[in-house]
Amino acid sequence: MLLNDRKIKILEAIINDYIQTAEPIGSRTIAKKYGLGISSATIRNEMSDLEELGLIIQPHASAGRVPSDKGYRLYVDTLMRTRELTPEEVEYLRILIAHNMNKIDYLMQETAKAISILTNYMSIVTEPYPAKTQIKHIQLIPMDDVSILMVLVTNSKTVKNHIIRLGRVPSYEKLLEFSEALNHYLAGDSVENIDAEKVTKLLGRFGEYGEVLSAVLEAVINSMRAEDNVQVYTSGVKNILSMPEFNNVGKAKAIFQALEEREILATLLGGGVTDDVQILIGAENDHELMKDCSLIKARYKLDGDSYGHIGIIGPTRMNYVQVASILKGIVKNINSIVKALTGG
Amino acid sequence: MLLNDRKIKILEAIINDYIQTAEPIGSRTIAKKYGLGISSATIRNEMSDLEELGLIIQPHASAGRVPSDKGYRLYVDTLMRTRELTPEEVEYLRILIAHNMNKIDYLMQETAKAISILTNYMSIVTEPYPAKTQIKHIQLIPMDDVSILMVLVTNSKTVKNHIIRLGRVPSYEKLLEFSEALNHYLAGDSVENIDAEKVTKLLGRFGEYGEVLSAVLEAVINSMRAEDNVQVYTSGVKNILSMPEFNNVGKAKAIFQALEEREILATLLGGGVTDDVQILIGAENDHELMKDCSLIKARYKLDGDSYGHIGIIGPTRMNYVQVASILKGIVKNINSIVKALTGG
DNA sequence: TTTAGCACTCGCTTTTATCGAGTGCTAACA
DNA sequence: TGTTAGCACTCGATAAAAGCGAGTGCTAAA
Repeated sequence: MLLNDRKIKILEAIINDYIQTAEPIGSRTIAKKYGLGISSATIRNEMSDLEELGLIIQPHASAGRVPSDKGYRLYVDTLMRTRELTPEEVEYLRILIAHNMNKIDYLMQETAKAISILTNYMSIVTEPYPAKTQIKHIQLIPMDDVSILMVLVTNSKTVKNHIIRLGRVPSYEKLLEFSEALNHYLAGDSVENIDAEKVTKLLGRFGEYGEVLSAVLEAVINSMRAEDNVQVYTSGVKNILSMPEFNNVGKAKAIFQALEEREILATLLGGGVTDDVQILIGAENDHELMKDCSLIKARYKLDGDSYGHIGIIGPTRMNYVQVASILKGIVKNINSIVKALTGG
Repeated sequence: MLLNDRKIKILEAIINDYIQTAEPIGSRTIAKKYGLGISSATIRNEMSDLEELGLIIQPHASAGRVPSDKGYRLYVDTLMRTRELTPEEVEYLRILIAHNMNKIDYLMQETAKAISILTNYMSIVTEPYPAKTQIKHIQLIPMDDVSILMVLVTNSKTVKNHIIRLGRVPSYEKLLEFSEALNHYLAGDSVENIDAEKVTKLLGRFGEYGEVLSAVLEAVINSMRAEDNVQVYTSGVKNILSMPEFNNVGKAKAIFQALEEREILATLLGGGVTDDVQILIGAENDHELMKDCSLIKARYKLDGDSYGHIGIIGPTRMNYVQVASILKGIVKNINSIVKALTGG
């Protein structure tokens, strides 16, 4: 069956209307609201075809039609056009993100908040995955009698604090010496590049403090290890409750349960390797609970090879054009925003 | 009207039953379930008195009785007895909190999570308020061409990262020199003790870098400033949806909205100056949205004078004995748990 | 003072009735 | 051959009516 121009127009009308109203659309509504110049009877015939093609669904016999996942898929793949953010919007974004800038740990949290404010959906943002991130600076700082603090600055501007417990803590001077040696040997490396040779060299130099050194190295590797224990920030969770599709508390609760688990969020976001914005509609998501939701995600890149993920969760009925546009704009601009904020 | 022993027993029965079932209790239920040795008719008479005293309420004419805020208040003030945590429970707590210990920033988050797991309510935990906290160590670390990272370790084991933008960044050696001077003059001080004299001394020593120094001092003061911008961690938000009283999404949404605002949470927790566990029942809370909720809060203390707050939010129908016992146990033990974890 | 008995209340659930948006089909029309 | 007006039909949603039953308050007897 041919998907002619008229069918496409009708499908678009149904999707756009449903995104707005969350109500099934009838043929008469389309005829009246969208001036296609054809009668409701003709539209009925076309709708019947669209349903046969699996693009729309009739929730029950005496109701209008609703887009199916497949319908959204077609729409997303071939019909919708994202738009560029205007300079004003980018500036607004910058302001939102910059809001608390001198607390570096808030950066991603603010980004998540900005997205949920802009889209009215729930957003998920991961820290940059540190696997390929380079070590920029390591500093050991005394904490108390039995532990020291390792501060690790990466070239993607993230800061990691890691407490290391030791039997006995070296003197401050010794810690400084350590720090310098570590920087000398490790700065510019990603965690993948810390090999036996380097470790041996370091061990040679600090033989008497071998125990300390290996604890520190372990901490470094731990802090920089890949995707599994990266921080995940969410924002706008409350927006989920505003969606008519979660009007019954049971469903909402199930989703909330899932979204409070760091691992589930990480899994949802992970796996996407392309650089473009990816859209997963309803059942296309791995997670059963997400079958009424869509996820729009993208990879953002900061300086160097470091990158993280941003995702936006809404109902399948979400405003794909708006959200995809915003997300595209964010991943395009985030690096320069962060750069401008932190300098360098 | 006298509140004799029998009335109290009946009130207790009503409260305990209602905490469990969330259903209004009738006289017959009490007669059957709680062997008070009197008939339902007698209980009815007593209940009528209790209602007149404002301790219980009849939601509508043909329903059983439900405790009023005043009833809970009486219960909480004079009837209930909290219990000590068993060593096993303390140990369990320790394990929950310790779970991610070498990431210091997770400590309070883990504490919040532990509480929500133990109580099945929502928990709120603030960082220690830094006002009276002492500076233990300051370290300046180069970040990039235009900014440096200040790491501040306090005697309550918290670590603060603060990025400082500068026109030009001093050399690493210079930063070390700075750090040492700062430590020399400021270590052991709380932010209140940084006075003009100290600043002048420092300025004298680093005249040529006056600009840098004042930026750093500003950052220190900023990081240590009082209660207003302290981190607040929450956990178990999903538990709110499990409560029958939030079965309608509108109410749940209102609460969620409020609980996503850091400031509101901070205000809720703040203001309690006593050292004991405080219980605010229903409308006793300032916030309109909380009128169906109770808040149980307490102040915890870490080493030195630093302290923070822990709160637990549940329905007015919450299990006060359990929650108050757990909270008491936590604030009693948290200092030693943290100490054991970080050493010193 | 306590309790059995009973009439009464009123929210909740179930049943029945009504409404109307939307469909599919048919037949006429361009 | 494609389009449209007309119409019977479907079925969820809403409203109205009926019945149920937990719980009460009151009375009178123990």
